[in-house]
Amino acid sequence: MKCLSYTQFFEVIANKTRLRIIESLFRSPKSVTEICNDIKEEQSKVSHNLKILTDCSFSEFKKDGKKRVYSLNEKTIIPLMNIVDKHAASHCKKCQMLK
Amino acid sequence: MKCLSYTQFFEVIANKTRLRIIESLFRSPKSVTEICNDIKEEQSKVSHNLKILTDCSFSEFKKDGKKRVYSLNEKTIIPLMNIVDKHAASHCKKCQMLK
DNA sequence: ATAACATATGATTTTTATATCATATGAAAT
DNA sequence: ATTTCATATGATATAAAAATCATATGTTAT
Repeated sequence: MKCLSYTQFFEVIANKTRLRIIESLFRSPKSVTEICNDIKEEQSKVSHNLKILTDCSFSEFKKDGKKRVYSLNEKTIIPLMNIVDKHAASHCKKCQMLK
Repeated sequence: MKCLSYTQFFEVIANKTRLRIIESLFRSPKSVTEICNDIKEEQSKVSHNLKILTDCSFSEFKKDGKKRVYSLNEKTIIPLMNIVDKHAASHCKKCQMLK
């Protein structure tokens, strides 16, 4: 992994497509094609973004024949999402109303 | 605060200027002019970015005469930075070498 | 060896975010 | 009431990131 600054770290996850990939992989590990089908996005877009995620160790893959099965680095992602949820819960009035 | 999506949450902190403001406020609360001097940035740039941070409750301010003294929402920021540090420590070889 | 499938990569266009500049607002001092 | 200091805001220009499209690479099956 390249040595990330705080800015770089957050830039990687501050992106709608990448967060949808993360959501998808959170449900279960998947090949590129499966991710495309799941989130309804084009293959090269997904591959480009998977590279960005993987370069920074937010995801990883293992080879399976001609497929690459990607999975999530949950150790970082889950605590991260918990902080966002907590922040929203204590600062966003609209969010609190929805509970 | 407006109701933030994950993307919006991360977009706010995925910015060099805003992270420098955060660092500055982490050291101590400051007025806008003081922040400008501290991080060597122009006033309107700092104000624009403080608004973005404050709208999302990453910072807040109290009035003091004609000044506004900004401070940090440490409850969110500190755990967040800890996760980044931890991620870097376990995935970045270069970072580990520096220890 | 070639075809078919799965995925990656490079170059360019398009979109989005950021900085900048000029100006407005607000609050205290004279 | 006017000047000065502190900060905010709006519009536009600039820069940066993302999407897109075409194509390349790698892997298995025939």
